Amino acid sequence: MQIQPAVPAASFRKPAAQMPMRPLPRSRPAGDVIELMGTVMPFARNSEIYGENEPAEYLYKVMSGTVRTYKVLVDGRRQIGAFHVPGDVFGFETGQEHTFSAEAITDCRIAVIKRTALMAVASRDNEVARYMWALTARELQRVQAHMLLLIKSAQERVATFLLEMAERVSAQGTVELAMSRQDIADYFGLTIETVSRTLSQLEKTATIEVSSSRRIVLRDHSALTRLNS
Amino acid sequence: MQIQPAVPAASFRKPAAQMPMRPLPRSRPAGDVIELMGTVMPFARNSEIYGENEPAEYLYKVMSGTVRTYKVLVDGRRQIGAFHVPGDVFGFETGQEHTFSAEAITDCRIAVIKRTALMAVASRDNEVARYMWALTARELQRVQAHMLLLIKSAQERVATFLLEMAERVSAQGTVELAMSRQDIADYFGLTIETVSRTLSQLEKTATIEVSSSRRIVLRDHSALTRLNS
DNA sequence: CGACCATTTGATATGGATCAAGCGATGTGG
DNA sequence: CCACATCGCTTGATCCATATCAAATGGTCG
Repeated sequence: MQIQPAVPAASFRKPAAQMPMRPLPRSRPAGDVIELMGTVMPFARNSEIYGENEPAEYLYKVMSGTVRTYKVLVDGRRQIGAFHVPGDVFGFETGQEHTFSAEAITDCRIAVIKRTALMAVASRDNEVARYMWALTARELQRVQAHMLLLIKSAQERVATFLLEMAERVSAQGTVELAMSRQDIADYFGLTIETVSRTLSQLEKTATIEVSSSRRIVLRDHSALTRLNS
Repeated sequence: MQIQPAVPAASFRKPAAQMPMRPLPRSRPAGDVIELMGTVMPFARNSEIYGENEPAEYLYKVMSGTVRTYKVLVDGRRQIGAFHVPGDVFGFETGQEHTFSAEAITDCRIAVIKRTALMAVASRDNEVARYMWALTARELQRVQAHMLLLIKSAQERVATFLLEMAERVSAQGTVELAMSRQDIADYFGLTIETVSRTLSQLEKTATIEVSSSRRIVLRDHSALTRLNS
């Protein structure tokens, strides 16, 4: 699989300014505002969607595929801030710049909308404004929960991760992981070896079944929940 | 010093509903809205300001003293979410309930305002609404930064803590800590022993001077910044 | 088939936790 | 005013979970 995007990433990063902006139909829920007003664009696997410190001009919503946001620390380690799956909105910053970078983990289709356009709607439409605020608040809760995870054991982190992914992208108890062991490790501040060993250990106790490295069957949901504690 | 609040905490937790609400003068900055519209109340050292899962009826602003917010995990460990010093607003929740508990670390004076009253103002006053949103966003950034800290070494965590406290409450490079070693440990997911040893170690390298356990002089600011990295 | 990359597994090292003891400041009762 | 208990903190010894270093395995693609 190619590292290169199917078409040059640069052409995606700056949608034409004259991109047509449909007005938001009043009858739709506020949460649909982004795909309704924005443009859906493809991103190839491993292509950059935006970089840390770039001006945060756009807001993004995953239509298909999986996205990671991350920061590279001074010591060279990479910390993944979040995985985003279809339905998730990301790239929402309050400052003028992105505080994380974003990359497509798999080929993706992503709805993109200009921040200024959305803010203009929000200033007129109270429902949209409240939706935007709710997005910030939900993100805050997600980060708080993740913070609590980081002081727990490797088993607890991995168990919680599996449950979370199961909730978001599973079909009958089987989780298809879009991300590599390295991605998972960087999400939890662990090493790939520890992630791998933890999965093996969970398999030995019949809690999960690693049918292939990216396909995991949750055999004992309650045991995972207990670890999650 | 007493553990008991100077007056029963319960009387503080539910300000009288008929508490007079002054209208917000249009000429003041939005950030002053809380002390202008709210009531300042005293809280004794170690008294509870609100508890996890209680309905989030009020919003709080520290006028004097220091506050900790925390969660007690199922395994009994306590995770401190934040320390709040004068000027900080806290207790801001998006759901209907507090997700953390809050306690006064020292005797405090705290401005309290009813959430509904503030929201009413926000719906009329765009500037106040934006201020509320900005508070949520700033909190998100703070938690993200803290999350990044939790994957670093004990030295880095403590160094960052000292720099942060210096910025917030120092007088010429001397930090007066309101909180105990246990509070600091629970803030970083460390043990008191590790916090104590790390401080001793920083003192041995002449980076800081622990003139008394709660009074710390930052001798080599740039060395701390380097650790912070 | 052979190269490459992701993953697993093994051996060893280490940072921070745990268990334990000592120390200094503060407060209390005799 | 002193003897002593208490509490917060420091320091020492040992343990353990995870990191690090190293090698083997397996899957994918040319």
